[in-house]
Amino acid sequence: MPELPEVEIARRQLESWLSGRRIVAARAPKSRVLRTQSPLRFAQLKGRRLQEIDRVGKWMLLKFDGGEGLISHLGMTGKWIRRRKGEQPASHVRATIELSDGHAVDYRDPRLFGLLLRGKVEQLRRLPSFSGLGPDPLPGIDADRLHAALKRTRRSLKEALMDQRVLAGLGNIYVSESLHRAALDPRRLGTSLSRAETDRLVEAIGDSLRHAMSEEESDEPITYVEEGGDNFFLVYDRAGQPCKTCRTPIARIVQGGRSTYYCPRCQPRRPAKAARR
DNA sequence: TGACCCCTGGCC
DNA sequence: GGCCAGGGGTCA
Repeated sequence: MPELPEVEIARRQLESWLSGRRIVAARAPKSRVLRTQSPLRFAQLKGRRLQEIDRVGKWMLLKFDGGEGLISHLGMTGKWIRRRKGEQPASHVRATIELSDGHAVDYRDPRLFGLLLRGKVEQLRRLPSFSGLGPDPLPGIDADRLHAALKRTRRSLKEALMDQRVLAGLGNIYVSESLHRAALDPRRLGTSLSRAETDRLVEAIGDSLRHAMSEEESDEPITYVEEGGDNFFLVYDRAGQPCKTCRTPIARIVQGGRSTYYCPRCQPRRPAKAARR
C-alpha cells in the first residue's frame, strides 16, 4: 500500500506515539525485514527515546538519543500499529517496541518486503539506497530540476517517475494519478516534455499527493472500494471503467513490468495542437 | 535498461 | 489452482 502519502501519515503517527516515551523493550525475531542484522541489534533500542523522524520519499529515518537510528521502509505491506500492552498483537508482526506509557508499537508486514535497519544515524544516512534518493515532492518540487532530470532519461514518463532517484516517493499508484491530472500520456518520453508540461506535471503531483493525504487523515482506508467496484482514484485500478472526467474507458498497459492506468482521451499521446484561428 | 527475484495474501 | 499485487535490489 504505502507510497509517499501513506508513509507521511505513518511518520506522523509513529512520531506522536513514540515522542516523550522511553523504550522499555524492543524485539524483532529474525526475519527478512532485518536483512543481515541480528535481532540483538534491534533489541538495543531499549532505553532510548525518540527525537524525531525524518522522511525522504518512502523511507523513514527514526532518530533516537545518543545518535542511534532506525531506518524503516514499509515495502508493499508494512504498517506500524499501536496497541495497549497485554492486548493480543496482530498476525505477521515482525518487530515490537514497548513504551513507558503502557503501549506497544508493532511493525506488521505479511509480505516481508519492508526493511528495518539499526545503526548510528550518520551511518544509516550513508546507505546508498537512502543517500541516493532524489528530492522529496513535499512540500514542493523544483520544476527546473525535474525538467532537467526528465530531459536526461531515455525512459517513458511512467518509468522515469517511478525511479526514486528522479523523485522520491511516487509509486505505481501516484504516478498514474499524477500523469492523469497533468493530462500526459504515460508512454511519452521524458525528453519530449516541454517546460510548460513539466510545470503542469509538478502541479499535478502535488495535487494528487495532497488529495491522498487529506483523505488518509480522515481515517478512511484509502483503498476503500466503493459500491459498484469503483475506487477513490481517478485512474488507478479502474481499467474499463469510465474516466471521471470524460467517461472514456480507462486503459491499462504494462510498463516496466507494472500496470499503468490512463485515459486515452484525456491523456493524448501528442499534445493537442493549439486551436488555429 | 529489462528480466527476474524476494514473500504471502486475496481474489477470480 | 493460478494469477495478481502498491516495494526495492541485483544481475547481465
